[in-house]
Parts: sequence; C-alpha cells; structure tokens
Amino acid sequence: MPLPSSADEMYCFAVYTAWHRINRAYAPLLREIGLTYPQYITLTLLWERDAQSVGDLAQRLGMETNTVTPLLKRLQADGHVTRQRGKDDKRKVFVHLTGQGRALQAKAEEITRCIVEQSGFALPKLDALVEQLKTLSNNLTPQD
Amino acid sequence: MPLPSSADEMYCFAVYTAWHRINRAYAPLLREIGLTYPQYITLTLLWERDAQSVGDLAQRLGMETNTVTPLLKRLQADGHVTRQRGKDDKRKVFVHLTGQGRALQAKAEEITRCIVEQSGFALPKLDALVEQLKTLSNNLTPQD
DNA sequence: TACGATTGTATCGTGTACGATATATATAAA
DNA sequence: TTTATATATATCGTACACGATACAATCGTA
Repeated sequence: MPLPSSADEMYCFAVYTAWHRINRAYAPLLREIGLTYPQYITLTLLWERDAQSVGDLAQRLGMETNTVTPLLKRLQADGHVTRQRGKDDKRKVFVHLTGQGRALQAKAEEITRCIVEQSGFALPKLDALVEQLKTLSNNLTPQD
Repeated sequence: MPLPSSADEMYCFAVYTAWHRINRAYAPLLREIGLTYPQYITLTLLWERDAQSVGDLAQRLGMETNTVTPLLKRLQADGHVTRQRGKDDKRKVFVHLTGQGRALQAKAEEITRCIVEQSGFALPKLDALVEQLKTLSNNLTPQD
C-alpha cells in the first residue's frame, strides 16, 4: 500500500494522482498537435460556443483571469484564436476562434476518443464517477 | 450545463475541476501553517516513513525529480526537513524530518479532517470513489 | 583494472496556477 | 458633473510540473 496511512489523506491523494495521470496520458498526444491540456480544455469551451469573454472562460474553467490571459495569448500567438476588445463594453476582451483553431477540433476529438477508450470505463460507470466528483467539488467550494 | 457538449470531454473535465477545487479548498487552510498542497502531500509521505530518498518520494508522488527537488529545497529552507547524501550510495539524497517538520503533522491532520468533513461524503462512498479513480488512473498509465 | 552503460539527482526553459496589485472602463451616488 | 464604487482584464512574484539535458556515482563486463 503505497499511500498515506491515514484514510483521510488517501482520498485527496487519489484525486491528485488521478488528475496527474490523466494529464500525463493526454500530454504526449496533445503535443503532436501543439497543445497543452489546459489549452485543449479552453479550446473545447470555444468549440462549443465561440466569442466568449476572458472572464466567462475563466469562470467556466474555474481559474483566475491572471491564469487564463497568458494562456489565451499563447493560443493567439499560435494562430488558434484572436482577442478583441468589446465595442459595447471596452473593458471586456472577446476571444474568437480562427479557422485554424476550429480545424483542430477534429484532431482533438480523435485524441479524446483514444483516451476515453484507454480508460477502460463504460459510460454508465463514467457517469457515476463524474456525478460523484461534481458533488464532491460543489461541497468543497459551494460558492461557485 | 456549463460543460463541453461532447460526453467524452466531460469526464476528463470533471476530474480536472475536482482537483482544482480540492486544491482551492485546502490552500487557505494550509497557508496558515505555511504549506502548499504538494508540500503537504510530500510531508504526509515522510510522516508515514522518514528518511526516504528523493527518487522514492518522486515515484510515490508520481512526479519527476526535477519537480520534487526544488519543492524539497523549499521545505528545507523553511526548516521542515534536512537533505543528506547517502553514505552507502553517494548518488542518493535522503530526506529527513526535523522536529519542526514532525510537529506539523498534528496541525495538518486537523486541516484534513476539516476538509473531509466539508466534502460531505461518508466513508463507504469515498472508498468507492477512490477505487474508481485508482482504476481509471492505472488504466491510463499502466506502466507505473 | 578499465571503460561503457546505467542510475540518481540536479539544472534549464516553458507553461500553468494563484494571491496581490494595478489600470482602465463603466456605473452609481452626491 | 464630479466623485466613489464596482467591474474586467492585465501585471508581478512565487510555486508547481514536465521535457530535455547535464553530471557524478555506480555497476557490468571485458
């Protein structure tokens, strides 16, 4: 048993480890299309709905704008998105997909399909897992 | 539904988010005793068994030594551990708890107890969750 | 014994992630 | 209209996290 002896600590350690391994499983595949995992997640939100503000993206990612801003600048530098000040409210910056950024979706879906298959989990089991994780998350940070 | 539309992506997003929220729930409490979450996890391994090598700690944390080395140096700078070259094998560096580092265990356990209570999960449910995460993790990176 | 390969740790560069803070814009109040 | 407050984003400093690489110590084999 290579985990902390206290039962309390095992639970948090397990989620910590699971996140690491998922990231490590994704990283080499995503690297082939020049993305990091957070960049991929961010693009996923944009593929679902284009032209979101920095704040909206940060809120949905559960991150701060000071994390998302440089990430978006890298996506912009790589030609996947553009960033434009809002005309209505000049404080806001809206992120738009480029053709190149939209074209990545097909490749990314292929990668995700590969990972999910590798997980060895059938859909009902994955659903239950996701539900539990959501409940856990919401209990820990109910303000969101 | 503030998540990616594709079912595939939801699962990985859920673990990603859960890890973030657990970290964010821990961070303010750990800050009171001057630790980050990875530092806390590392100390947990040392509280369980003292005098482990850098490589052993990295392997159990699922991280690379180039991540663990600076983390351990910070723990050393803060007076929680010492690092000593092995006498038998001089390539190895063994990490030992100081009295101060050992004294943190009581405070840290109190924090963890608080978090687990906040999670709102009874032990059998947590056990099931941990089992699923372990299976998922192992499927994704079976080489470990 | 010598020497090539392996092992254990550390260094460097890049990319998240967050707290604290700054800046500009927008809104509300006086 | 001026002032105060709130909002949206960005900047700065610190701490992970990893790939690539460097280096010294050790081991294996000739």
